[in-house]
Amino acid sequence: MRTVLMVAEKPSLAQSIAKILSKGSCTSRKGLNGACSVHEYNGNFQSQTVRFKMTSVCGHVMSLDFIGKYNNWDKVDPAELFSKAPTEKKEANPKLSMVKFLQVEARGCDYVVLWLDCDKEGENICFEVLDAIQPVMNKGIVREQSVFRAKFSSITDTDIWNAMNRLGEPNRNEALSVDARQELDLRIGCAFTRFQTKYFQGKYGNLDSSLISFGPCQTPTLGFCVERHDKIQSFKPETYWVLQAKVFKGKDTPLTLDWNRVRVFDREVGQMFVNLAKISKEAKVESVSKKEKVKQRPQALNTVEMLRVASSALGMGPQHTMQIAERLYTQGYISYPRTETTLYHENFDLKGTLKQQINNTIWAEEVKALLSTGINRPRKGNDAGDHPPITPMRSASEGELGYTTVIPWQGIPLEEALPACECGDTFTVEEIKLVEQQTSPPHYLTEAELITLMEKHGIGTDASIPVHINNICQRNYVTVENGRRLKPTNLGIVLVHGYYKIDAELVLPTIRSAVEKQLNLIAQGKANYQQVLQHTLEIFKRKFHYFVDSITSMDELMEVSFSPIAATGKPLSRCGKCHRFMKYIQAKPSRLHCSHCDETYSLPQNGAIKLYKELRCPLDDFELVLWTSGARGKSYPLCPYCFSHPPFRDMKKGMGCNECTHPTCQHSLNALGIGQCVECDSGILVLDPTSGPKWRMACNKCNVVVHFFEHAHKIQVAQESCDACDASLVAVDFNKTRTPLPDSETQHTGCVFCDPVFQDVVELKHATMRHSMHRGGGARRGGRGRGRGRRGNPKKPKDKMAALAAYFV
DNA sequence: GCAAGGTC
Repeated sequence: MRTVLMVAEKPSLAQSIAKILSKGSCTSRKGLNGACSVHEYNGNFQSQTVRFKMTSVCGHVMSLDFIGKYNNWDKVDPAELFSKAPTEKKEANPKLSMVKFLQVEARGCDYVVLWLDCDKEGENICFEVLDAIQPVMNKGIVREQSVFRAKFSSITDTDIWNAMNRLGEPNRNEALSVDARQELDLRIGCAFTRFQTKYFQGKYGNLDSSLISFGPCQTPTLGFCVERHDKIQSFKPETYWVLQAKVFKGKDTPLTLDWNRVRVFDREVGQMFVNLAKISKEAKVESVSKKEKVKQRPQALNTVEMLRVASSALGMGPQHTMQIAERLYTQGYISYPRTETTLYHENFDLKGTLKQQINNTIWAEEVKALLSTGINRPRKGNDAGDHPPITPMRSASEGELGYTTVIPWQGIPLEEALPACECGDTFTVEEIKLVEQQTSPPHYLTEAELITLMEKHGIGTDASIPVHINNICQRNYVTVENGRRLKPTNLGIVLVHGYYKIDAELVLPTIRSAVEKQLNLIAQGKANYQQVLQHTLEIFKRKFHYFVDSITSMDELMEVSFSPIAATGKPLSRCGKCHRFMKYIQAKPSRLHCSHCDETYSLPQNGAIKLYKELRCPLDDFELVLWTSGARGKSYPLCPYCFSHPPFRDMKKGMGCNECTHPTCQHSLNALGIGQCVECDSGILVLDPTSGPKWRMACNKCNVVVHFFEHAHKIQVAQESCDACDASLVAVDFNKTRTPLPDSETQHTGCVFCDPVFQDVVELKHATMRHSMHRGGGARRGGRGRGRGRRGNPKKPKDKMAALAAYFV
């Protein structure tokens, strides 16, 4: 029997489609990656009985990146990213081993039916799937079609069966348009981001963003926020006057009347009206009209609307909202939360959905009332053909979800109760006056307004809108204020104003739609993929060069808001080249700057830096600094120069002295390393020479910290190693009065792990210990208890002279 | 370290 492999875009869809096509008779199992399931059943295909295997991917299988060496920011000129740098497709999520999973399932299959989402991304994923599986599928009869594409517009029985009965072929052009988009986004985004970041980070010390990113979606998103900021800034309040009249009838409370002219901007004119009105002592009702306020029935809920409502009514950010929605979905409270559809299918069981809520503690009464009076269907929306609108699936109590507050739906506010009055009624005028007021500026953009703007201009998709908003927050371009209003920071404002000065297209919302127009030509087969790609890249390459040449225009704005790097920070340690003090810049990314040499040296992030006893690196004469993770945490010295310029072949960027393989320096791994880490495979426990009297050694790779020899006044790592476990011996020196050693000895040299004298006085412990290291007497496991291939492990050479020879190459 | 697009 022949086998048909069918692939959907996500596991949930594979399941629903399989259920429909197998009429509920399929068997299901988990795939090897744990994320995707395979649903199998027998059925009819191309006039034969076949085995169907329905499975899915998880979105894109592959993602685009530059080949490795072009990811080095120091060695690659960003301009090369426009054409010279080759790109490659990498597995989008290596943890899912999607390619392997697809191949295992496709091996021996005769046909494939692609059930990916019916949009351009889905079409692109079709070919990612084909690239993975075609090599392992059965070679079919020549000229017989083996690749099919199912086109469906909703997940209903009719639609899915229609799609199955009218299979077509995947659309190469649509897929290519996505390939082009990916390459454009990558090359343009990375080139601008790297250039801006390096340029401004090298000049200003207090930018407070470690990454100054640029992108065709995030930058216009920021642009919207700054546009509103500019409106607020340029707003000039105007004074206006309002006529206010208070009238009353009998003993009723006085009523304030609105002026049908609303306001005047001229005081004289206003005063004239007051004078005119003051002539009358009575106010007569001339006509009575009643207005009914109507709010449109809502449409069925899609993702973007959910994000808007969550932001404005619940005060939740889009990213957070999606996380919560995801959880509610997997727990069965709501239907699939990512959908563009705002229309319930004709035969959608609204009543059934409502009945699920009949015992809900909060809205049971409303539900019952609705069920007895009948439901008005939601206002007609749009069927995007992806998933049904977001729908509650079962009732939940407050306790189940743990939420604390429910914000009541924004209803129409009750109108002020007006006293009943009829035409001809008269009121006595109590007071008429002219009130001075001022026009007020608009507010900062709310998140909900921003989402609307993005949707309107086609910036991002329902799934990526939260990511873009999150990006501009994380990059410190905007902050979220009360009421989820987005206020641009100085950095955000300067960037946008800078783009406006140099090339406004870089920040206008049209940047995305203009490119998409070109991409659509590829999708429609009206333009050649390579030509469009090269043409668009060429345009942006020119924009990039112009931007680089004009960067001083943006710099002029930066200067106003930020301080030059040389004027930032405080003197800390001496430069090894000029021997003048370098300044420590604490703002992220923290670094050292030598204004005389005009060089910046990066430092470890997250932690504190201080001078280390004015000791110097023997290699480059830079003064060492001491990095500390915090009080009682890990600390080690590092050389600011070596940290960015690894001195030895086996060292990488970002290493401190505790990883330095210098053969003789007293601060190096060679001098202070004791033995292999008790937790990780690659780390060495290194003595922290600054930790006394609560002595510690810390792993130079992971977070393990081991406390030992409390109150010893001196600890030294000896040249010799332990015969049993190969760890370096440690010489400990105690004070006469406080020594815990037998026979009041003050000194002892031995192995921390094996020496019997130390066994009784040393208690090894560390924060994240999994195995007990307490030396409760008894022999150590096989003498080399920590042994994980310790012997023969060259990480800490026994023979230091041999190591020396190895390092001087 | 970078984009934006899928989805878990």
